[in-house]
Amino acid sequence: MKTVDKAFTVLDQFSAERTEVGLSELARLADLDKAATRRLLVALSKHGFIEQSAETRKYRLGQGFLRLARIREATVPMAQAAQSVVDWLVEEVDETVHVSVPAGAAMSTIAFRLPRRGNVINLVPADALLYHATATGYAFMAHATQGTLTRVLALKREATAAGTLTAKADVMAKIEETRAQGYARTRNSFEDGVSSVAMPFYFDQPDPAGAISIALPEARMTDERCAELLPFLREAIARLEKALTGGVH
Amino acid sequence: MKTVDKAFTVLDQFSAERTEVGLSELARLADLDKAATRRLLVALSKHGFIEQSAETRKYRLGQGFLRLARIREATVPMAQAAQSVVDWLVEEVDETVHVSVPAGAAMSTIAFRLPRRGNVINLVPADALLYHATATGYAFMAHATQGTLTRVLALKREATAAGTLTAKADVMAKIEETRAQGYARTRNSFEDGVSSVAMPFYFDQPDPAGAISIALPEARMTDERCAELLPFLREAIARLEKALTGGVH
DNA sequence: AGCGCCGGTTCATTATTGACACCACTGTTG
DNA sequence: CAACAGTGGTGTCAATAATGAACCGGCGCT
Repeated sequence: MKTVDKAFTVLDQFSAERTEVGLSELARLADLDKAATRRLLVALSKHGFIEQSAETRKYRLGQGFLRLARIREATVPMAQAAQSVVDWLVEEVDETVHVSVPAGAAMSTIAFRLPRRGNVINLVPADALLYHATATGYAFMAHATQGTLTRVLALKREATAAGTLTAKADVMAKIEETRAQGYARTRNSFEDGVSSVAMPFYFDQPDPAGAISIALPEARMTDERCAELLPFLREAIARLEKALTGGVH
Repeated sequence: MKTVDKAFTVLDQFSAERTEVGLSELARLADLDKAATRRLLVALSKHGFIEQSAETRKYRLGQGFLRLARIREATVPMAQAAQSVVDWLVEEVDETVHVSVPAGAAMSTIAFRLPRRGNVINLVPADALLYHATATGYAFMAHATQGTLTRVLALKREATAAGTLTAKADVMAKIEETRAQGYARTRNSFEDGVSSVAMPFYFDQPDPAGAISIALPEARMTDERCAELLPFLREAIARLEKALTGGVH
């Protein structure tokens, strides 16, 4: 199904930072022929998944995704369940919490909340979280099936902060460490000054469905603090998995 | 791009009422070969837009749509803008209000709210609203471009209540009436006992982007009441269009 | 005028696809 | 028990659909 792959390659070029793209640029980004790209865009727009701006002639994602997203959420109310668990966990640990799920070439946040205090970690939802640069990513990779892990490790890795691991051997070692201790912990990996702990949660698949992460300023993240956070993280995982399996069927 | 059409034909079989479907049934619903259906499902699942239940082997929509829906909403915050206009309009008219947009074979609700009073019209969001059975649908059709209208009129029309129009001539007459008076008004069309008035709103396209509708029990819908509602509906349209064009760029 | 880029289109070439038979398995029926 | 009607899933190959280099006409810049 090469055509379907190409259609999604085109759709994958859109992001919260690049919401509207012209034909030539889109073809370049997706590494496709311009004619093929246009054919795909026309086909997608016929179904409401792509719109073309009347004034700039650029293309953007269409309304159709809202509808399918609502149906998906009616099927598995993951965003909803995740948000309620996040709300609980933020109260308990008084730090920023987010839940992210694998989404193609990166992970994407489906729920988050900041604590009511001054010095906190902020994050932009709908931003892509790189597997090799986030605790969430390591939590996922460490428990993913072989095939999934291979696919993820084949992706390009760039450094986003001083502590980002990019060499495959380093990433593998970090995955091993994560697997051994049962949780992922990163420092200055996604962004300087940010520390995170994360654990994966499961739903109906051999791969983790995603991960819950607590993010805090590096200065506050001692071994003691980490040990305090872990039981809450575990409890949050249990609550989320319960909500997901209990709520459906 | 027949392949893309087929992929979306498969995706279109999922709805809030039918969230999980098996391979054979899906092939039957989409009127595709089982082998082709499976190839499509495998391709879609590779990108996270379809998942397969581990226990029932049935297929369901995947997480991917949440991500794209978030990006879409970051591009054009229509759901958000619609909700705030709905909130305002409900306060003013004290009746159920919803905003719906065309979504393939029907319209789908992106924002709604019930008033704080006893006898009101309820509605299930993510439910499909048929073009020929709702004020929203007539508001859209009456101002749609020729091509769009032809496509919509080619769809199957079934009656859902005593007053539903199904014959093409009747529907055309209703469209003419709607166009002439500048708003759509229905009685017992979607469901017995429900009356609605609706007007279309635009964003960046020749076709209306959707419609805002006020729904109330038939008994309350007199000509006087309708005349009262219209100015508020017009104001709501203006607010929504302003939010959409003002908010972007 | 000349250049470089844009969105969009054409059509001979080539790769994907559709249809169908088929497998293994499960649950039901007489 | 055997026959049957479902299910999910696979392999084959002629028929069909996607492909992409070259090409438009237009716009903005020098």
